[in-house]
Amino acid sequence: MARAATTSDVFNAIAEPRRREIVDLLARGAERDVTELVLRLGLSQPTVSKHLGVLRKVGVVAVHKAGQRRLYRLNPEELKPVHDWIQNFERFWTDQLASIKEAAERKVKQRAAQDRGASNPQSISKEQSHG
Amino acid sequence: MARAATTSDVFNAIAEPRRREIVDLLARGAERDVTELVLRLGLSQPTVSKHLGVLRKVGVVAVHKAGQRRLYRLNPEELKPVHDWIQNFERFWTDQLASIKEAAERKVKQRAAQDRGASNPQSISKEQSHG
DNA sequence: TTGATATATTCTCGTATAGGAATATACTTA
DNA sequence: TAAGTATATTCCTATACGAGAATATATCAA
Repeated sequence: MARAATTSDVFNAIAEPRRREIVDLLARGAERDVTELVLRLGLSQPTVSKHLGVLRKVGVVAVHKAGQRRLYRLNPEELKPVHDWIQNFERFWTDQLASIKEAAERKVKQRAAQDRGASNPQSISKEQSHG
Repeated sequence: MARAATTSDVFNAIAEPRRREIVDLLARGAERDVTELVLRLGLSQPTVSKHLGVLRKVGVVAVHKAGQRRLYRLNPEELKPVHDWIQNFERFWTDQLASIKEAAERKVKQRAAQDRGASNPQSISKEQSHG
């Protein structure tokens, strides 16, 4: 079996960095035509059109015609599955932040105890594996 | 140029659904050996080992040996770039929630106005494109 | 109509899969 | 040492890219 198509889902679509750049540009709010994207990305027009085609197929962007131009806009709803999935791991880095904070507070308390002249702070040596 | 390697970054690594399943299993906290993952995923042992190899190369999982088994654990920090990127779009769905709420409130007010006998509510026909 | 501009599509090529099958490697136990 | 278990690696094949080049299609301007 080969690798899944980039158009199979949003996770595959955004695996390509140029496509994430396109999404980032469109996230700034305004609609943009292909030429604008070409200029900003420094890629060839066919390359940009092909990337837009992938994003279109998974629904991450939408187009409408305006004369001879095509105006692309972001359709952020389609990014939500990525958000929902990665959200499940948020606790890991918030927990980490929390424990960094805790460690800092322990250190402050310890220092305060030392300042008061206590020479034998109760064992706080555990959970200090600094990476 | 071919598609980027699945080991080139975390976005490519998690594009594959089975690898996301592995990450989900490891996120439940405990370390797991390969056999456990094989049983839970219903894939062949070589397939699982190969997916683990990809996740290892991008740093999303870490291993250590325990006898003849290899215990895998999640290394959630490496998922953070995905979180950070997708976070930039969170405003879109929170804004959307906000506007749904607003619309609901407008509707309530309108109904209240009708209940009071007002038969000509001021033009509220715009921004009502329901998909 | 003719030429110019904007965008999409097709073709080609090198490359990287994902999974199955077979095999290699490392460790354990008798 | 030999057999058994756990895991990784190699070989194979069908498939799908991503970019460049060339071309097709649609619209505008004169």
